[in-house]
Amino acid sequence: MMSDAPGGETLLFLTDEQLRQGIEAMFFAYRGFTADPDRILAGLAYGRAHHRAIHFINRAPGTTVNNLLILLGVTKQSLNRVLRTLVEDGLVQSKVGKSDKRERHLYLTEAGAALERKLSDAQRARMRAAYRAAGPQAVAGFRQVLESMMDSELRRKYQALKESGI
Amino acid sequence: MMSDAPGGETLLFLTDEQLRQGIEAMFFAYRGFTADPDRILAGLAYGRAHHRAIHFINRAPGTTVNNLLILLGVTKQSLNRVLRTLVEDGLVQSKVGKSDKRERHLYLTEAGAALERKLSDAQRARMRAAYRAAGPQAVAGFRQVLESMMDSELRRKYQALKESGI
DNA sequence: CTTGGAATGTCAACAAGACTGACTTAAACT
DNA sequence: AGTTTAAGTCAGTCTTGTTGACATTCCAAG
Repeated sequence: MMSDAPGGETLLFLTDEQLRQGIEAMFFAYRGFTADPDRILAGLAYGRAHHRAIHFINRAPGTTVNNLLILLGVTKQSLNRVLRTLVEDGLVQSKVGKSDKRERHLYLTEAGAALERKLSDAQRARMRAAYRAAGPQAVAGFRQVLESMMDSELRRKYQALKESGI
Repeated sequence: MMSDAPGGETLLFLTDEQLRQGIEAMFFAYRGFTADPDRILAGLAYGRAHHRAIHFINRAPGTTVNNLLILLGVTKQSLNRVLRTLVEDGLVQSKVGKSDKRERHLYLTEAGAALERKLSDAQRARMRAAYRAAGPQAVAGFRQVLESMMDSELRRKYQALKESGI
């Protein structure tokens, strides 16, 4: 029955074994994905949570705490601990909202932006190498599958970010 | 500039913005990837660590503790805490090695296999939906990029598992 | 205008799950 | 006999998640 010549529209593709391999690939790849930033952060007193916060503040400067915690999928208390250390260490600046004084708008300082660059350079280097090795067509497929795997609400947030970055 | 007709061999593909989107896609997709098993586990007294152990014991029955902790990328102390509860609760059986009596070989009990099925059914359902939505060609690309993203040692382990499962 | 509810953010205490380091036991290797 | 290896344990720490309680601010209904 010609299971899987690439491009063929076959259902046999979806055996449990194929799916299991996809699951394991996702697990192992995520380890690689976080390995480089983790190594950098281990030297400083920060962890993955700090990285994520810095990433999204860089990505959406002026975002509010509430916005950020939805994006990150953690409670406000959990995020707050991370933000507090970042503010204390002068990597993030928190400004009281002008129209709504309950809100805090978040920005990276110069030092924060520098760390962001260092972390994302490392992560992008790995992503770039993987993209190069796999080729443009594979990359398109990679992105398609990942998007389909997201929860719908997060997919919306993701799309919004994507468009904001051009 | 005609960036990316699929199939074209273009280097412009690898702008920082494209890479950043890949990074964010990976982050959001991983959340979806773990969401369903996490919901199931929250009801029981288990977490993601238990899921991972159960998954790989199912995948490679008779594996040793040492093998498993390399696969999972955790210390033996960390793994031991998880294994102890699983053995106590009768989900995992630990047998002394026949040829080398220092080793413990790990197997799922019937109850353990039942939980494994429940968890992996949920996870596979999401993977299957994503695969269906994206199509076979995208899936091939997805797998290629993920493999390229792994650390080389883990890629070896992953390939070995893949072949063991046919 | 005031009051009460909703939204936003902070502080405190706790739990899961990772880590290191030191140590024991048993078996295998040399 | 002495060393190395596999597994397990105990103790202590760190990161990062959780709930619960609380303060501040905004807004809308009485």
